[in-house]
This record gives sequence, C-alpha cells and structure tokens, in this order.
Amino acid sequence: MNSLNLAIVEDDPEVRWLLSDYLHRQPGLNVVMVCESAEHFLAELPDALPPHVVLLDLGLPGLSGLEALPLIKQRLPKADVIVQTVFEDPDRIYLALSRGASGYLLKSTPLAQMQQAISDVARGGSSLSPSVARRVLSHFKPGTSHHPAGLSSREQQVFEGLIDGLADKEIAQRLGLGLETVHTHVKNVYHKLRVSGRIELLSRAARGQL
Amino acid sequence: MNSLNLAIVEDDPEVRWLLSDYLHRQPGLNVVMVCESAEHFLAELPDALPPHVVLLDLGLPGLSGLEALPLIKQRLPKADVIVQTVFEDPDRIYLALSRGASGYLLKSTPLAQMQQAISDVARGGSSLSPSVARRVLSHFKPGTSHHPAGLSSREQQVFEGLIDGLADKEIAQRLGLGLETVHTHVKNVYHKLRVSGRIELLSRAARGQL
DNA sequence: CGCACCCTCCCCCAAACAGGGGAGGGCTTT
DNA sequence: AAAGCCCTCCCCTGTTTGGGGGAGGGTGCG
Repeated sequence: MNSLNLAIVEDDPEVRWLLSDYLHRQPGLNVVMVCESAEHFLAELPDALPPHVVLLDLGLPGLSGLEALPLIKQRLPKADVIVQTVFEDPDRIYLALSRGASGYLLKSTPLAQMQQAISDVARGGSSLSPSVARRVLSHFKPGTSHHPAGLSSREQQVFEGLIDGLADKEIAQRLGLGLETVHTHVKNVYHKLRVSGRIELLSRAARGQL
Repeated sequence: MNSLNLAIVEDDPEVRWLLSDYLHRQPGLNVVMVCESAEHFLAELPDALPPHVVLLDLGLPGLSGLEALPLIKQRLPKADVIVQTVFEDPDRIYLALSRGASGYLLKSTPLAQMQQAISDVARGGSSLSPSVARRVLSHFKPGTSHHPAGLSSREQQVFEGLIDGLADKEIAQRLGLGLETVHTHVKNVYHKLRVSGRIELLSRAARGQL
C-alpha cells in the first residue's frame, strides 16, 4: 500500500520525459501511465493500474485539461488530480478547482516540490503554487470580491449590510441613518444589481454570482 | 532591499525561541521583532523597523491572533501576515483568510518550509499547509458545501430551494407540496440550522459558514 | 402497543419587506 | 442657470416571513 500509482498527462515530449524520468526514480512512486493527450489517457485507463494521482497538463491539444478534468473525476472519483500549467488567470484557476482539482501547480515548479505536492495530495491535502494560492485567497477577502460596480459609496455600505444579513433597521443603526433612507438605498441597490430583493441578492452571493 | 524584515508573535517560549533562532540565521532574513503577545507587538510596532512579514500565532492569550489580525493589517497594510496554528477548523481558517492572512501554516510545518513560506509571501504569493489548502479548495466545489447534516430528506430539498432563493410558494410548486407544508419544513430547517430566518441562512451561506 | 419521528396541511398575527410615489438639499458637470 | 446624480426622509400598499399553535397519517423501533 506504500506504493503510489501516478499518471502523467502532458503533451510536450521534453517535459513529459523530464517528469516521468524524475518521478519514476522516486521511491514509493509508481508511474503507471504516461500519456500525450487526455484522449489517450482515457482510452488507456482500463488497461492500466488505476492511478491514485494524476498529473494533468491544462494546455493540451484536442481535449483540454479543463475539459478532461470532469471526465477523469467521473472515471476515477477517488483519484486526486494535480493540474499543471503555465496559465495563471483567475478563470482557469477557478474552473479547475471547481471541477475537482486537488492541486494547481505552475510549470515553473521545481521537480522536488512537484514530488512533495504529489505526496501531499496523496495524504489528503492539497497543493497550490504560491501565486495561485494568492489568487485563491483573494476570493475570500470581502474587500476584493464584494465590489459590485455602479453602486455609489453609500449604496456600497448598504450593500455590505445586506450581505451581512442585516435588516433595514439594523443597517440604519450601523450607518446612523433613518430607516426610510436605508429603504431607499436598498431599493436602488436592487435596481442596480437587477435583483428582485434581498433574497435573490443573497442567493446569488451565496452562489458566487455577484 | 534584499533584506526582509520579519516579526514573530508567539506565546510559547520554546517555539518562539526555536523559530527566532532558526530564522535569524537565514541569510536575507532580518528578525526585527519577537513578541509573546499581540498586545506587545502592537505596542512595540512604532519603535521597531516595520516588518514586511509577520508570523502570527492564532492561539494567543489575551488578544487572540484572529482578533489581532485586522488590527495588524490596519497598522501595516502592506505587510503580509502568515498565520500559524494547531487549529484546522473551517471557521478559523475562513476568518483568518477573510481578515487578510497571506498564509496559513500548521504548527507541524518543518522550519525549512516555514522559511520557504516566508519568502513565498514576500514575493507576492501565498502559502497554505496541504490540509488547509484542501479545506479551502473544498469551498469551490459546488457539490461539497450544500449538505448540512441533521436535516431530513424533505428538509434537504426545501433547504436547496432556500439556497436557490425561492419563496415558500415556489418551493411548494417545485416539490409539489402545499404552501403550509413548505412553511412547516422551512421553520424546521431554521431551527435545526439555528438561524433566525432566510436572510441569516443565506447570509451565512454567502460567507461560507454553512 | 406506545413512542418518536417525519410528512402533510391548517389557522392566526405581528413584523419585515418590496415597490410605487414624492420632496428637499447638496454636489458636480455642462 | 439648468441638468444630473447622490443623499436624506416621508407616504402609501400589498405580499412575504417568521413564530406560535394544532392535527391527522405514515413508518419504524423497542
């Protein structure tokens, strides 16, 4: 059980060689598949030892890594997929993570850290390159994510109160305003964000659509 | 410019000594403050070289690290704070990250990785211990978050309707129930999740506390 | 069998919310 | 000076929520 089955999916022959060569020599690591495309990987899956960890390049020709991810997770629900790429844009990161990637490493990652990441995910952890982690964390900072455009500064404050689940009355107290004033701002916020009310607003916020 | 000013806030004398001793010897690292409490740290800030990175223990007596974090970020907006703790619970992680932590390391982290983390954040990255990263990533998977325990199956369905921002009437239609029935389920969901109503429920969901 | 739990539906009522209107004062831009 | 936006407050109404009660039928367990 100490042997960890690893699959590598990477189109660049040189990188593929480097990776498989290095990782193959690591004790406890068993490189069971080395594929040049997601299609090959999926096709060869039934014939190979099921991998515990898949190292997946995002920039693949044909079926991209992003498209392949859900398919892989579907076939191997228990496997951990580490995504490896040069791309650092928030969209790709978000998509990869929401599709079940257990790690997101940039191609600049040294081989030793790559190996570390593999054993981290195998132990039930996750691994992110520092700059990727920074982007992920910025999602959690209220100041960064909750910034709908087009709202006046007062409306921003009222909006934050709404997100915090406060009643109009409480927002009024927090901001030192009259209830009716808050009511007006709230109505304007609804119009500008084109929601029908608090509940739709919060529901969208809960699902990251704001 | 190559010298990185570091502050350490840690109540355990032994850990404090270990950290400061090790980090002090690293080239390019300049340990400018070593404090046993957040209060000391804040008090001594004006007299010291402003740190670029703060290593902050969460389990401090008096002002906890979680409480101190916003204060530190307020005084040193450009500094990166790495939180260090034994705690691995989602609430604490979420709070620390939303209050601006640039890293979240468990106390089990080896000193060498600690140093790596410090230079990572100094370069504009972030660093998370693998198990923490896993929890953070699970936030991005839609399927994982919406599964509150203790709800009956009907209540689960009603709960999903609530998250989707539906009114009782709409939930009733979706599930083919009477309005009053939905009303009852909704009330039970509130009680079980201990929220005062839809708005608190959605507000918590929006902030990942559910 | 009794008990607990769930699902279903009903009544009542106070509070909050949504949406519509208006109105005065300030501020910048044209 | 006029127009436009923002902030402040007030009026009205109907609908929705939230919280309390009860009640009948189902299922499962000891």
